[in-house]
Amino acid sequence: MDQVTIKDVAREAEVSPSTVSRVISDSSQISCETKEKVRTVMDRLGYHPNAIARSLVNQRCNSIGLVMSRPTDRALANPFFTDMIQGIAASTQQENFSLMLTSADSYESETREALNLVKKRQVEGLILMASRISGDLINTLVRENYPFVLVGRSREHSDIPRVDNNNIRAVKDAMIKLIAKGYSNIAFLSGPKDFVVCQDRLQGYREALVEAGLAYRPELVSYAEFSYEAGLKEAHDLFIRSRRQIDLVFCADDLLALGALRAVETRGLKVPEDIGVIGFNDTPAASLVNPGLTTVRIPIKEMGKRAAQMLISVIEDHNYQGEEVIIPTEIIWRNSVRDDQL
Amino acid sequence: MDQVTIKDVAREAEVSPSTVSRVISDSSQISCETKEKVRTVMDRLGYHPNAIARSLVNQRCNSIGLVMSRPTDRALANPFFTDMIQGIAASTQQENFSLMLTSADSYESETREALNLVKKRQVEGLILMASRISGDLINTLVRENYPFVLVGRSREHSDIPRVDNNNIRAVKDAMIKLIAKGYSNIAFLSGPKDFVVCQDRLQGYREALVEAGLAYRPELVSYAEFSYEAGLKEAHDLFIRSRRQIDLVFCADDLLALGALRAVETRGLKVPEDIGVIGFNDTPAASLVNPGLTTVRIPIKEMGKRAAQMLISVIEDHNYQGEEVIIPTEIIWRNSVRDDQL
DNA sequence: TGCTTCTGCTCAAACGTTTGCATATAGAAT
DNA sequence: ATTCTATATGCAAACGTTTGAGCAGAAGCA
Repeated sequence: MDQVTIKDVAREAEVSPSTVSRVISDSSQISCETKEKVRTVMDRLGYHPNAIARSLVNQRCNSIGLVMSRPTDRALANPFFTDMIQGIAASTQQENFSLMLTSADSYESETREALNLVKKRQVEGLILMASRISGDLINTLVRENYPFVLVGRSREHSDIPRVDNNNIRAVKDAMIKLIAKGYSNIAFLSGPKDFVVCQDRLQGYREALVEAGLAYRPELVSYAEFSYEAGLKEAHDLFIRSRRQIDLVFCADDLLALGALRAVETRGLKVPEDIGVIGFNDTPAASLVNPGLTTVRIPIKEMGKRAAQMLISVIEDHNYQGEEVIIPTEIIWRNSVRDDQL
Repeated sequence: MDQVTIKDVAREAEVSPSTVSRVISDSSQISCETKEKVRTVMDRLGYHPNAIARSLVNQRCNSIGLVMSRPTDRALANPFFTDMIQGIAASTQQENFSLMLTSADSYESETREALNLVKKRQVEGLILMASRISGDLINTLVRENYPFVLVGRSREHSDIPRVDNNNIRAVKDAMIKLIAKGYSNIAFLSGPKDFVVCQDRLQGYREALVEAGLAYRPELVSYAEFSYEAGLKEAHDLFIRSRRQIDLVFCADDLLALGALRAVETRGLKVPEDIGVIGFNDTPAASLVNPGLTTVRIPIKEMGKRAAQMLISVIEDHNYQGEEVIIPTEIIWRNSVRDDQL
């Protein structure tokens, strides 16, 4: 339990602490015999260099921070977060960095916690989930020159290091394929209006419509929280508002889509024969329901990996400012949309 | 970006660094005027005490570590982990501790990473997911007196600080209620044999059988990985092996139960009319499927909170050794078992 | 032999805090 | 006036490392 220090090793090996330090860093200034002697002593005493002392002199703590705000993680579907963390952890591990996690229960405290972390020098940089990050945080980080990378996109800022998928493109591409399958009365079930991802996905929907020469009908668009219940309710509303002239519901999230699926079912209609449903994210549940939910998969873990890598590069390479990385998405065709060319 | 140090503040406020330090800790030795003067300067310069320097002199880093091994998180259902982390983060936040996360892709590296973390003094203690933790890790931690708490139970060790639910009891209680509902040919679909949780749940199953005067029939017990697909396959096997003389499948995990649900369905049978299914964990998907899955809910987030609290107490209070906390479970009745007293 | 160069090590300062002890000032008690 | 106590502050060491500069001793070369 009591810490073995470099001095203990030095005394025991009959060398100076500096020599031990140079043995640790495998410096060429030290002879092989000395190295061996010192290493033996280190093993015998069970010496582990104190990370904190190291950080202090190196002015480098080799760790990055991830702030998860309670509002965000309630909003985002659960699996998103796990995958994200796993990706980030994989990269940090590989690069010999540590990952610090803080939670916050409001947006203000999120900002406070995040700034605190970097200002106290407890982490060297931050990964921010951009879904609804306050512009202020980003402004401050930019102004004071703290390394950070966004996962997602900030409405107010461009030219910020980030990794993201192209939500506009993803929805637009999917829409075009669906239209080619014969769908023409397509509703859009969006998440909360103030999420950038939702705005982008909606825009992809609109762009596809104009490209296909179809009319954009505002009454076919609905907004809801990212939840099963909200999806259920809004889908019903949509059916009523549109007087059933819908043949497909494009949902901005799988949870919404799962709700929509159920809504269709409770109205005595069949998916995909009567109405198609498509989601976003490829939640585990998407493959468990019947019919299987067709959805746009985004490689979340991969995004986490890339984000952490980029952040670490920005930290270590002073000439590298970070970049914008767009990760491709993939449509997972299951049985909630018609497969045939009607 | 450049760090403002205590010396900068001292110079600017025309006092010594020690005075500034005492202002930070709000020492009664410092006069009110001085305090005010110093605080003004701190604000003006945007001073934040360097956490690392503090840690070094205090010999306290105020952070705890959580090791998530890839094998464990693949095995455990995803939501489990998110909830756990959230609970832990909530407590650490509240107690002004930081949470360090490491991942590992094998059990050996998990042990290595965990030990490294405490030996480098990067964290003051560890939270271990006990599902399959190596006995060696625990032995070492005990021997070298590093604070830690288990979530779950270790087969080889008793009298170790931990928070857990009573899996034996939970299954036994559920079984007794199910038997009272008229079920008598109950199969048990377990997770991997070497998980303590699985052994415990199976034991609960057996104890309930003997208590009810029912025979334990080994051919009604099956083992599978914690996955939907495995559940599907093993449930089918179970039906074949038992020549359909089953009226209920008790699953050690919701994913297995979801598979079993589907297996029943593809055999043209109805849940719960022909065969009942019950799961464990109350995964989000459990409420989304049709029929809704009856399951045993364990308050995972709560367990995380308690574990972190206990660990911090052990760290801060040298007289407190930790204890065994058992969190009660709850059966969530949905529609995958018959409700009537047949 | 005397000078330079190289090798292998040690010394001491530095990183940014905290804290026990010393000290200066002021007012009170003698 | 002198001593005492209380109050407010400063000094310097310590925490466990790293690292530039310095310094012996050996080897190389004239």
